[in-house]
Amino acid sequence: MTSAAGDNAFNVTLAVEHAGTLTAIEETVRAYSAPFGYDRFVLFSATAARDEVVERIYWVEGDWFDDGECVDADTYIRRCPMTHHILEAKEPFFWTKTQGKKGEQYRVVRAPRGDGIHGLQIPVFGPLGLEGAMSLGGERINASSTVRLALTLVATAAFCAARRLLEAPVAEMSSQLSNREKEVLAWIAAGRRQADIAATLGLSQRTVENHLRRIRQRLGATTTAQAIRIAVHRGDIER
Amino acid sequence: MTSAAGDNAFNVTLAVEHAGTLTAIEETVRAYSAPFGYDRFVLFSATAARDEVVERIYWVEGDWFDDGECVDADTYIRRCPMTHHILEAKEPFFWTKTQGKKGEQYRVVRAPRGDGIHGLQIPVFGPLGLEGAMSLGGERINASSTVRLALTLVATAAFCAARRLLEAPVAEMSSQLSNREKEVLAWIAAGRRQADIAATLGLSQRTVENHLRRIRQRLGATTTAQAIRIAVHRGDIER
DNA sequence: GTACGTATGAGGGTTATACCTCAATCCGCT
DNA sequence: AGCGGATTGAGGTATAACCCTCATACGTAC
Repeated sequence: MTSAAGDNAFNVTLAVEHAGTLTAIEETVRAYSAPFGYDRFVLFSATAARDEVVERIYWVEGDWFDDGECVDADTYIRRCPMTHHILEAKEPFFWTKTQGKKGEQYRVVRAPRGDGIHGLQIPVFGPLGLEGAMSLGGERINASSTVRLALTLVATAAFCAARRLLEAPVAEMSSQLSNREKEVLAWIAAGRRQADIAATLGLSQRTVENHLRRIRQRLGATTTAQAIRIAVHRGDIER
Repeated sequence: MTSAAGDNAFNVTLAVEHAGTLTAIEETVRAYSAPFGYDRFVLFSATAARDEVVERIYWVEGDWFDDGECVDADTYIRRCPMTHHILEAKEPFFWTKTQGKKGEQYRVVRAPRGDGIHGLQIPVFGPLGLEGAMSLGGERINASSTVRLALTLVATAAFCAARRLLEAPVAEMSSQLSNREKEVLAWIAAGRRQADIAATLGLSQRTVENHLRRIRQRLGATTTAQAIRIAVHRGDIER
């Protein structure tokens, strides 16, 4: 069984990568994970730059809240506290829902057991951190390390494939900063304000503003502060 | 002569460090540099965070513009373009003023020669970059490497001593960030806005704002962007 | 007990930055 | 010639950050 999970995972992952429709992705993942007890799925794009972690839900399926009903996207977002836990996660984690004195509680666990819903949450990271996640749930799930690794492979491929299919291709922009852009960003990192940089360089403040916008786009940063951290990391500006 | 410059420099530097008044600093520096042809002086605190480099002039003396008059502080600031060059300087540099077709021009040179005023500009750097500078000028100056090094020693000590004497002591605040402060700054560096961080941490936005102010004070930063660069450099947050 | 530092919160207000979108010029390359 | 990228600039507007100052509560050390 464990050997089958590992052997087959690569084929499944490749199949997902080459899937031509979201439906094909769903079917492939569903078929692969069903033998391990997973019959609930949610796949979404995410970002750490906003408090609402979930940007877009690509796929949600199954009775997630054990109330006999398949859940819709909005309900899932509002009710599942495990989603929020992704902000602190560095790797996939199992969670379990227990019925305690204070009502239902979700906990991160190593080995989910007992009645109720359990799940595996798999964050997908990219160059700028969190990009998305997949969550798989069930009542009697195989939570072995092999299955965890296999599902991580498959889920990551599913996320990337879904994103490829569903997100409009963004016109490629070079991520390489021009010399002028580096210069402007270095001044910002030195504590200068836009107006002062403009005066120093003999530009309009609007130009400095536009350079910074361009810089953020190139680096995929939400804020200029983030852009500085990224640029330092890449060696574009000095620490 | 060169050996005398080097041997005596340390004594002079120590004397400057222990000087009890700005007058004593001036007298010591003046006496030391006169044999090398320097008879014009300006000592000032500076910052790279503003386009007006000069923050405060501690000492200005001599006929800086060769018009037979000792210059006052405001005139020096307005007329000397070499001051601005400090923003790009990483080390002390000699400059010379030439009379060209377009009027008088200042140039950075390795060996000042010819008629007119020459000088040595010595930036003083600290943990956050440029903190001040001293400029020494004359018409026939000794621009040897030994004198340059010696004067750098003395001038740096002069700047620090003058600052100690003239700037009001600021109540010492620990520069060590608290855990909460590090946490808040890490979120900023990850691209989160203050309002979002507040929601994530369960605080008021005003509290986040206050943490950031505290962070900037501790790190001696003018802007939050600068604080991020400093914190990355110090290892307080991850790159 | 007192003093200090951290954490939290805010009144009242100003400044700076950022968003969306458009545009022109110059240069290098095909 | 056309095209793309870098550089520069902006209209109109909204959002976010920041400033100065004040305050309370809690924990720790002396």
